[in-house]
Amino acid sequence: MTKAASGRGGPSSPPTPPRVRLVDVAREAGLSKTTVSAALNGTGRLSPAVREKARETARRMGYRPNATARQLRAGRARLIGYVVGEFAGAPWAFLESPYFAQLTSATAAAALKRGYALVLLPAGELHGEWADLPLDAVIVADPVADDRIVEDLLAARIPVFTDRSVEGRPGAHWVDVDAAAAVRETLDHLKAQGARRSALVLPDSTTRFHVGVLAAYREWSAAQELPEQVVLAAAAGNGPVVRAVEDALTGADRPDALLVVAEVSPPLVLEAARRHGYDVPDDLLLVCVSEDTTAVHTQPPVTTLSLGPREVAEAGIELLVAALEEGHAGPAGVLVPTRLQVRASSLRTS
Amino acid sequence: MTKAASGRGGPSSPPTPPRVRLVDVAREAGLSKTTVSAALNGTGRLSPAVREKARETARRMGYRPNATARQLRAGRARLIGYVVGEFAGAPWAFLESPYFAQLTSATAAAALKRGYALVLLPAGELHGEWADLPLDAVIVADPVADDRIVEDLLAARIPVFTDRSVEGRPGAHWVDVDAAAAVRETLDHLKAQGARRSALVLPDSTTRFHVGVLAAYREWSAAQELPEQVVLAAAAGNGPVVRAVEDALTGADRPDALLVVAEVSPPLVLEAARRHGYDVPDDLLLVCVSEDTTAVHTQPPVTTLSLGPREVAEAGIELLVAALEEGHAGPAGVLVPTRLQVRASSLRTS
DNA sequence: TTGAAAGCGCTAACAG
DNA sequence: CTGTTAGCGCTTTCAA
Repeated sequence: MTKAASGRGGPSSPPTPPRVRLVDVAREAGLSKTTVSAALNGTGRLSPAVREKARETARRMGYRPNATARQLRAGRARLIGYVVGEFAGAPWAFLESPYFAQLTSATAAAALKRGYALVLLPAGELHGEWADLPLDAVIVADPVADDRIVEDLLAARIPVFTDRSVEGRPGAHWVDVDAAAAVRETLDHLKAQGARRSALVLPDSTTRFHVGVLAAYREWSAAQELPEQVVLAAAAGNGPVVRAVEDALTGADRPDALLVVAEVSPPLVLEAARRHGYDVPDDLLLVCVSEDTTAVHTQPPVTTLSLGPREVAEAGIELLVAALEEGHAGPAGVLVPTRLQVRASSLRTS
Repeated sequence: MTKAASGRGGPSSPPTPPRVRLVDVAREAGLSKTTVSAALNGTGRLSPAVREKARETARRMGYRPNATARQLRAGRARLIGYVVGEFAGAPWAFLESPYFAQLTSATAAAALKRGYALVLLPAGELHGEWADLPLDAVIVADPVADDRIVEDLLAARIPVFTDRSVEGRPGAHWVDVDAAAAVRETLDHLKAQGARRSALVLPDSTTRFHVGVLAAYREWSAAQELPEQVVLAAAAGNGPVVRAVEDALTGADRPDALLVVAEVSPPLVLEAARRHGYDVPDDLLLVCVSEDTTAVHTQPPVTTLSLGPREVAEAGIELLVAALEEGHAGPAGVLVPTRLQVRASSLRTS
């Protein structure tokens, strides 16, 4: 009694009064824990009078259930970890890319809609942060080849959700875009507009997507018997990518079309082209893989290949939640289509 | 025995084997829960031999402590909620703004460094998501005047961390930038470069920052006896802000300097100025409040006023963690300085 | 219709 | 130096 009355605080009574617990409400209302719990959760068969009394008392006392205790009972925390693998060097830079910004926010929204919250985690070195977190699963967006995170997670028996590279592994689910189809569609479009020397700019990355893009480009060029010209950007970010674009533009073979598969500000690419004496679209057809909304507002507007981060997120979370709640009844993965948004920058004016 | 042996799964044994618990390790190692717990946590005084045996057994069995049970014991979940209030209409758009992208990632990084994980929450309608989450505190970035979220959180006795508008409220902590000082510094700079008609473009928002900027601009203009010209953007986003910039540029009074206090792509502003016959910086000095890295890569590079999201995050998390762990010993709030990055767009060429 | 009691998995008093 | 025991706050059989 005295112990309870003296509070559960440590030394020197803390400024925060002890939280109201279920048992406090029960005592106050002259009911048992069970009854109050049932009343609040709408379960069990209680008389309306009792139910109302319990609810009223809880409200009056400002009772809020302890989420941790509920989780322990339920066996799940409804928490999903979220890591972007691509930026292992700068573990937090990813949010500055419109693609990942949209992917992240759409993922969080889709998860929350189904009652799961997203926890932001860093890529790269600090593996093991997740050890102290009650994560029901972890999403690894665009893992790079040398990142052990997927292995570690799988070894720890935490369900992993990532790209198609994990296909077939137990406990692993995936969602991916069809990089090859997207590249083919784009190059076909450029060819139809008259391009004969389409150059490709992409970052020097081991992401499944970038590897797939490069392979598809080479394949397409070979099949069409058209020359291939690839310039690798040393790193992500506007600076290095713009430099790579300039390299492509000033190379021995003056390209007549440019496909930029790296997050870069479209207006900056346009400006770079102008600086080097190209008129877009007359001298150069331009397509950027980008979710950047500035593409619509440039002069001319820039054609973009959208990877549909919102669709990826929605499809992915749906699959993940199904797997989590029904013991992977459905398929382990799903492919989401890309969208080529044709605008003036890749339309022949003739 | 039989009960334990038959597993704790529901109907039709699930594909996932039951997780290894502390008690399983203890039994296997022929020790007690306590001993294994102490061995794993490095607490207590155990013989090296026993400690090693416990650790080895745990490793061999793939034991991972149940984070939820630990949280329940500890009384804290080391989880911090994160909401951006400004985009109540589009609860997830904020990540697409470089400022919030950096603020968010820096906050997550700073929190994680101190052992706290960040949970992404949506602004606007869906209040109450946090009810089922064991949040130790919630960060509300840039709340808008009509958003009840801060009130709700405080009423639920969840520590809130936000901007200075909550100063003095118990349980509320804040970090803020000195909007007035920043505006004065910028306008002084423009005046020193010869500007006499500095126009201001900012979104029609009730954020403390935007309200403060407008007030400071008016005050400065009055004090300097210079004309004031303010154009409000109807909404956030590149489209509406560029339109507002164009309005400012084509207004009755042709401005000789422009201060854009809204997230907008700097190259787009530059292009808009050119479209309307301005040469930057000869006819128009330009300063954008922006964290967008494209500002460095334009022709000319654009002067930016950086709100220092990384510093805001770092200072904020430090304060918050101190408050959480020491019963708010330190101050309730802190002011972080802004940084004017002067580049060619606001430098008189004469 | 309501209540007592068990137990989720862990840590920390307190005995031995 | 090690083990037994009592909870953290909740939900849920099961018995009254």
